[in-house]
Amino acid sequence: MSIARKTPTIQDVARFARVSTATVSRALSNPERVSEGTRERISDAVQATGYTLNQAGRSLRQRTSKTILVGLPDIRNSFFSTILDAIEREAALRGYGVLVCNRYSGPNPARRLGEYFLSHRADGLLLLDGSIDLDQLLELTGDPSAVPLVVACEEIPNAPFHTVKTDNPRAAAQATRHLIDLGHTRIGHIAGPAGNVLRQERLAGFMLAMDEAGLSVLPDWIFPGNFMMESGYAAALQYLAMANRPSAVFAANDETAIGFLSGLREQGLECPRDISVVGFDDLAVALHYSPPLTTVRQPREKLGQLAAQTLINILEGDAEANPLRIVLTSEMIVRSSTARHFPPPHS
Amino acid sequence: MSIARKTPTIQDVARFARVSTATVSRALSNPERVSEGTRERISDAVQATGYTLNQAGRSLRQRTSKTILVGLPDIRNSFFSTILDAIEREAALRGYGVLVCNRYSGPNPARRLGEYFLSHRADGLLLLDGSIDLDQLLELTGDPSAVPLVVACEEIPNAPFHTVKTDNPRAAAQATRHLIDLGHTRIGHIAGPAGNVLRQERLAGFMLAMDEAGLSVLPDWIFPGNFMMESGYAAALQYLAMANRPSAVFAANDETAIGFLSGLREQGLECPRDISVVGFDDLAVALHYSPPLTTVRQPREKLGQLAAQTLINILEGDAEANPLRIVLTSEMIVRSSTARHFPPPHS
DNA sequence: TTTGCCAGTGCAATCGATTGCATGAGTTTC
DNA sequence: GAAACTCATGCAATCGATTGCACTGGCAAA
Repeated sequence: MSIARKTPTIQDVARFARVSTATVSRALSNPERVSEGTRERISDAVQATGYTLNQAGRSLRQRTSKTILVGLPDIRNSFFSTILDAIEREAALRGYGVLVCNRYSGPNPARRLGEYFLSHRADGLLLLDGSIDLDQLLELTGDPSAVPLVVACEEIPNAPFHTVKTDNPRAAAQATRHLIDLGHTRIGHIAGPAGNVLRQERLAGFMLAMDEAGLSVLPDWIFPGNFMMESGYAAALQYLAMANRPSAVFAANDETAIGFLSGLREQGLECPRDISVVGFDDLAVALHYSPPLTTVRQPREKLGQLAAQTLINILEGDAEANPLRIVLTSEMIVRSSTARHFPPPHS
Repeated sequence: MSIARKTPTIQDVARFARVSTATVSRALSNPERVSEGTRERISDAVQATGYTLNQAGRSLRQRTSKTILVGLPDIRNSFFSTILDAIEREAALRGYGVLVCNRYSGPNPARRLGEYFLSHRADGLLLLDGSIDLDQLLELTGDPSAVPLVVACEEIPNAPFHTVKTDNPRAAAQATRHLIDLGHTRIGHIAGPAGNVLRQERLAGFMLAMDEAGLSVLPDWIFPGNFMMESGYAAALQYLAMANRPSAVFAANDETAIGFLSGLREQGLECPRDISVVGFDDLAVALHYSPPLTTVRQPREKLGQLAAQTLINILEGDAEANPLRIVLTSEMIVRSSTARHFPPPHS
């Protein structure tokens, strides 16, 4: 009572309740296999001793750690951290711990992820990053189906993994159409980082909508970007130097849009008077930016929750019960960074 | 080679190298205790079998999980997620995994944190939240010194825990003085959430600076807030309804400042023409907000890194080698949300 | 009555790695 | 040349929980 010399074990409980450890174990994990009387004695003994399970012992025997690993490209981005929040909440509900592994640590990210499995620290992997080097990961873990893996938000092309994401091409097209409907005909796009699936999908949606409207896109209206504010800012400089500027820009995400707007503002351009801008994600700050950002809201909480559910379902055996691909739909949020375009008097 | 039926264990390595498991274990963790020849044979055997440590086995025997638990008040806030990033990086460097526990999950957050220890899933706790119910935590874990604990950013008052934080009162006073130096005499403050240490410290710094300058603060110039954008927005409404408005406001953090500015802008007030605003934290978005935010930069990466180092040092035995309190200094970042105040022609 | 079944429980092996103690061979010291 | 010591290694117990198998007693079916 005074000094807890060591934490009580299942042996202590067994001794107290005058049963074997086997019975205690069963009483705790399969109560119906134990008679009412002993069950109560054991439950009292647990109370009295203050017993808690030692997860290491269980893990060793059951070859299961009750832990999932979340691999992120950049946890500092609030887009990801909101999803992580949802994942953590869902995992906690189902009794799982969440280990995080942020990609920017260490020379070989795939190796770091793989080691968590090989060392039996995590049972499954939830990847929020499609750009991981899959070969390296598989080399470590062998057979792809040997690693319970769910990819969320992004996607690993041509790989048979469970995936939870939103319909990016459709949403991008919708965002673009919003600008077209406002009368814009010269529309640019700040793209995502090269090699990223989302870059392709959002760019494709943009091009499709433009094409369907019979509008053409000049090559230098596609600005390079990497989803970070700085790249939006750089795009602004590029934009300002152009002779033949678009009247609207669809940015691949909110951060880029914000960087872009800040660059424009620095040079005296005003949104939406001089240019309309659409973002993507609906970060918390989008509502409070000035001007409040027109954007596409991804159901981030739902995304994280479904991804965690899928992974845990797989871990608990209903692998085939889960759809291989879950695609959620996004929602267009119109605020004040976009406005009707009136063509200049004479053109 | 074809199908990895199960992961190789230390037994497999021992068999392959024709030594005992004891020798393998020693060769891997205390190479100098094994002769050169066997060391090489074992190293070859590890290669050949593809052995990796089973952490559960080691944890059980050593009573150590090589994992730290990070308790956060809200991971979605990029202030915290940046710190988490730094923590994760440092932990990875020292061979530790990082479990996250976001406070908003579950009815009893202290209990959830405590259970990670009792179940031996984590060796130490890094708390980014001073408002945790310490009694509940201690009730679970017994003696305070029994839980290796480091508190970062915030602080648990009157408790003898290792703490890593910044000098909030000083920085708040500095921010306030910046406004005073610009000629403002009527200055308001949007406070942090009730019960939070940071609220007290930043408020105290603000009051001190005002006092030192011989300026008084009307009661309704202290707006309630909770560090979130919405509370800043609400403060703006309150501000706009006032007859006798301050000409400058020091917000307890950047998010509040942003919410406040967005509320003002909605009603046509312009910053810094009509009002000067200072934030706190220097989030990434502060630089790209419009106007770019004058704020106080906390060394977040350093904070996270030092907190992780301190905790791991404690775990590895040099508890007393670490200073109990580490206080880092913040830096004033002047941008465009603050401007010189010219008193109205007749007052 | 006998046989068979079932529910409830215990025994003991097991998961994989670590480590105190013992052993044996070789080396140093007086 | 004997005692003392060092070095490299092996043996076997140990960490805590789970689980296949075996046992017991009671009850139902034959």
